Formats: sequence, C-alpha cells, structure tokens
Amino acid sequence: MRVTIKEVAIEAGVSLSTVSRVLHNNSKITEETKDRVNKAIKKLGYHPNFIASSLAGKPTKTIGIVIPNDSDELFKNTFFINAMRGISIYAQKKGYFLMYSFSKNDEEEVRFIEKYIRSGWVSGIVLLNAYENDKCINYLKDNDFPFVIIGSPSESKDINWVDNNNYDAMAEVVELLISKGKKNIAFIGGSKNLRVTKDRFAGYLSVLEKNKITPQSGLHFFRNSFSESEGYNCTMEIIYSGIEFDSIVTTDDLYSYGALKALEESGRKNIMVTGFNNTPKSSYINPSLTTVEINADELGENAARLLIEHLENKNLKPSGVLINSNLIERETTT
Amino acid sequence: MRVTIKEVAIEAGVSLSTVSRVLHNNSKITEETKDRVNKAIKKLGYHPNFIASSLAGKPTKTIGIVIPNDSDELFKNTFFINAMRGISIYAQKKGYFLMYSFSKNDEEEVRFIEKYIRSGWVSGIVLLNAYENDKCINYLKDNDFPFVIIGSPSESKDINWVDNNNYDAMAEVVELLISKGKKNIAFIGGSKNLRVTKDRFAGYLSVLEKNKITPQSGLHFFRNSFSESEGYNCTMEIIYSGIEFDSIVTTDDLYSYGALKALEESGRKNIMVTGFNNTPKSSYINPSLTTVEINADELGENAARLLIEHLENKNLKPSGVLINSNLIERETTT
DNA sequence: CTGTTAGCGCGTTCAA
DNA sequence: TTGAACGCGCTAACAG
Repeated sequence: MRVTIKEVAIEAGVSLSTVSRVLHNNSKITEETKDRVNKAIKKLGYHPNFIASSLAGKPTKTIGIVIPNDSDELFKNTFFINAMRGISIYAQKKGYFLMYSFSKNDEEEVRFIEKYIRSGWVSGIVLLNAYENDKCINYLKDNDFPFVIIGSPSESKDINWVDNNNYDAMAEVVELLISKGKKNIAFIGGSKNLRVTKDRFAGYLSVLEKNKITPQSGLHFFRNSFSESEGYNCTMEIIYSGIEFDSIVTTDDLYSYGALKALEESGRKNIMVTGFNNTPKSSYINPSLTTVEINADELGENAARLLIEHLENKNLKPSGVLINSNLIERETTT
Repeated sequence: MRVTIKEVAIEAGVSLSTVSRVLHNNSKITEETKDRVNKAIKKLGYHPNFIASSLAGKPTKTIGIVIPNDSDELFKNTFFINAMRGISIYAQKKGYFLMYSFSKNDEEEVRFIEKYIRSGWVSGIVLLNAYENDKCINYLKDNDFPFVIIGSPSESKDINWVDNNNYDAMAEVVELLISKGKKNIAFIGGSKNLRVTKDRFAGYLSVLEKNKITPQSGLHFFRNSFSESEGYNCTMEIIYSGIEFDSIVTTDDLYSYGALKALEESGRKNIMVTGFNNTPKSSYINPSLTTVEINADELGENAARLLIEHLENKNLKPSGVLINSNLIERETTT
C-alpha cells in the first residue's frame, strides 16, 4: 500500500490538515512543525495521490490533446510530433500531465473531447487541427471548457489560439523574389475559404503593392486539395495561358514539387519557385526547394502556455499568438 | 455541477449501490429496475466520474508513454508518432486513456515514470526506447509495475516487449542481394552491444551460411554511433583494404548514405547498397535506397495489446512479440 | 497556528 | 435482489 497523508501525520505527530497545509504551503505554519512534517514525508517516502487530490476539488493538472488522424498529414511531416513535444516542454515544466488521442474523423474527435471532459480527467484541451473543425470548437464553447487551438480558427474572437504568422511569412518570401529581380510572381494556394490561404495571399498582395506591382489574377490559383498534381496543373495552365511569369510561390511544398516538374517538362528555365512547410523532401530534391519552416515546437509550447495561463487565472481574456516562421533559402531561388 | 450517481438514484427511485451495479452489470438485477436506472441515466445525461471511480479502487484505465527526447531520432523519421498512433488504436478501442511525456535523458525518464506511478494516474507504462535503458526497466521491475517495452531489452525474460524481427529482416535483405548474384557482402552496423545489431548480424550470417559463403571479418563493421560519416569511413576502409566486395548492407540508412557517397567519390560502380529504417530521404536520393520499413504502427499496437492484456489478467506470464518489417526494393539494388 | 469534521463520487462490503 | 454504511486519500471550511 502506498504511504498516505495520514501516516505522515501520525509520524510527525500532527493532524492531516497540517500535513496538507505543508504540502501546499497555504497558511502560515511554524517552521518547526513544517520541518517535522517534511522529515516525516522524506522518511516515509510519501508522494501525494493526485487522484484523491483531484476528487477533493483540486484541478487535475492534466491537458488533453486531440490529434486528427489524417494520415496524409501525419506521414508527410514531423509537425505533430514536434508540436506535441513543444506542448510537453511547457506543460511538464508546470507540472501538468498530458493526455492524447488520435481520432479518425470530426465525429470521433468530438467524442474524445466529450470523454475527456465527462470523465473528469482533464482540465483543458489542446486542439491540434490541421484545418478548421468547428464542431469541436462549438462543443467546447457550449460546455465552457478551457481550450486552445493550434491553427487558424475561422472565428478567432473569444477563443485562445496559436498560429503561424502566415501573412508575414509569405510577405518575406515574395520580398526575397523581388529582391532577386522577379516581378511576375504566380501564386498557388489552397482553398480561399481557409484562413491560412487568405492570410498568405494577403501577405503576397501586400508586397506586390508595396513594390507597385499590379497583381494579375491570371497568376492566382486556389485549389481545394493539396497535391503535387494540382501544382503541376496550375503551372501548366500558366504556361499555356501565355501570361508572362518569372517565379511561383505556393502555400505548400507539394504544389511546388508539381510546379517544378511542369517547368522541367516544358523546358522553362530561370523560374524561381518557393514552397511552404519545409517537408523532408524539400532539401533532398534537385534543385533543393526554398521553403518556409513552420516552428511546430514553438506553436506547441505557446499553445500550452496560453492554456495553462488561462487555467490558472480564470478571468484572463482569450487571446491569440502569432509565431514567426523561418524562410529557408535553397537552390530554387538562386 | 455534473450529474452524479446520487441524482440518478433519486430519479430512478433506487439506492446508490443499485445504480452502481447497473453500471457495472455486476450482480443480478431485475430487468425492470435496470430499465428504470438506465432511463434515469439517459434522462439526466449521467456520465461516470473516472476520478471518483479510481479513488474507490477501480483501475484508472490509463497508460503512460515515455518518449526519449533524442532529437536526432525524433526529426529523422516518423517512428515515434506512428508508434504512438499504433498504441492509441488499440488502447482507445479498449477504452483506455493515454498519457505521454518527453524526457531529455535517462534520469528524467525515470523521474517521469516515478511521477506516473506515484501520482496514481496510470496503471501501466509503455517504454518507447530507441535503445536500451536499464534504469527505467529496473525501476519498473523493482516497483513491480506493469509495463511493456518497444525495442530490444538486453534481458528479455520476465518482461513484456515488442520488437522488429531483426533477424528475419536482415536475412531477407541478404537473400535479395544473393539472388542478384552478389557474394561478397559487407556489413556495417551499430555497436555489437546492442541487441538489434546482434540480431541483424545473426540474420546476415545465417543467409551466408545457408548459401555456403564464408563470412569475411574484414567486411564487418560495428560502430558506436549512427552517422553518415561512419558509413563513409567504413566504406573507404573496405576500399583501401583491397578486400573484394560487391555489395553493402547496413543497419541504418545513415550508414548507407555515407557508403553511397564513398562509392561515388571513389568511382566504384555496381556495388549494391541497402539500408534500414526507410528514412524519408531514402526515396528521394538518386539512386533511391533499398531499405527496410519498420512497422511502427504495428509495434505500437502490439505493445498496447500486450500491456492491456496483462493489466486485465494479472497472472499472465510476460511475453515478447516479433513484428515483421517490409523490404522496400529501390534503385540501389538494381 | 493547528485540529476536527464534513464531504468529493463511487465501489463494496454486510445485512435485510 | 436491494439498501445502508463505510472507506478510498485528500482538501477546505470551521473551530479553537
């Protein structure tokens, strides 16, 4: 049987509550009795039982992480494991436990959240959503349960979120191209409904404007899925259209791989290409791809920070955090 | 406030214990009262409180996963995230919760295990060890706490483990080379103290023997660290030694990358090379690398199965499970 | 400053 | 077959 607070009390010759007080250094206690209690704790090797502590009203100090089981995303990059590690770095420092669950789809995702909440285990939740998932957010808001989302919520007010600074990141990419003398820059992105696409496109436009370059809608592509073939098709479209272009930025490395393929097949030279996400492949291909590194670690760490801060200070207002990413220059922009 | 068992009891007009019995369909209960209770549960939207349930003596149905924060390993492949997903697939099916923690080093690893056990949260632990970590194993055994290890424990008896079938995997690789007419096959592996190295080397030897090929110790290399440069150095050594060789097998893709580099620099042609672990780079390089895919998902799933089976049946004997891997043939063996 | 006491929500005796 | 009562280990009033 494990050592309980009671045995410590007896050993130290004090009452249960005194021991509890020493444990939480709540009210003032004589140094002397505090010493006696601490000695007893050491001697008996006492460790508090979190379960009992939680039952008695203390927060569980446990955070649940909900991961979408989108295999594509999962295999292609190390985003999730890095985000999870980021979360763990902050949470463990603060003495929090972490729970996780993979969910096959939206529905299951909500079910797990429900289970986390209902069971009483967790006191806060981190949503690790690649895209939007309003079902989860709504459920959490309806239940007034503390949570933070990594990614771009469609409605960012009244919720805690952490996201990349997509606007600035794309602006930096475009500025690089312009500094290299490029002017006719094509843009290939995901669905315009995604906030991440909107933000990156806005960053793109802002730099064009700053440099007095008129955006040409014929060079703008928004696709509903992320794939090499979409990138290939878009690039071919540009080429066939005859619109002049000297470079291509995309919101995902996958598009860029397709674009590079199209450029090679059609014999187009000197077209600079950039990607996004720094997928493993980007550094191995030839030419290697200039892309943007998402700081998943930092995203996770800040998500944990935000959540825990709100857990420990209930009347904090929800807030959002933008994390900067790193532009990685490689051969496709030389 | 959440709905408690008490409110259900009142609603159904029965006692607390009756509700509890219905929940666990323990002893016999009249269909009629069972119905009444179930209706009350539905009506009130009752969900059991796991915390209270655990305090009262039920198992927590929670598994702790300890992940080494070896950044090298973490970044280079998707092993961990896949193993974690594998674990989740089985555990979630069985209604278990999962906790995880990253640890910087052995010492911290033991500390987390200690915390998991002492806090009372978890009822079993999965060790996700890249290599051996006897400290953790010893601690767990000393405390007689249920656990399973993914990887190769140095002492496999009396503990639950899940590992790749390294012997067979390497045998398959060597057989492939022999089927391609290769005879003088070099072996580059990690430390001979590692069981994984021993097993793979044994698989290698077995096939040579089967094919009446005399192993040449001049072609066998065991290095203490996994890196491209080690692979490069070993290969150069072979070349300088003048010993005839027509192919190289390694126990890690990293060695193979170094080997390929050495072969190219020294202008050696027609040397087949194979790796291990199917790192992302292996499919992108030119020529692409023939390697062995570790089924991390399956490792995780079986680890969870083993642990949960032992959790639910205390007098089960510890056992080990070997998971088969897949040989991926690519250009370096054509 | 410290002890006493009453729960937290549930499982499990022991009687009935 | 069901109910009453106690306890799991701890926290938080309320006294003193």
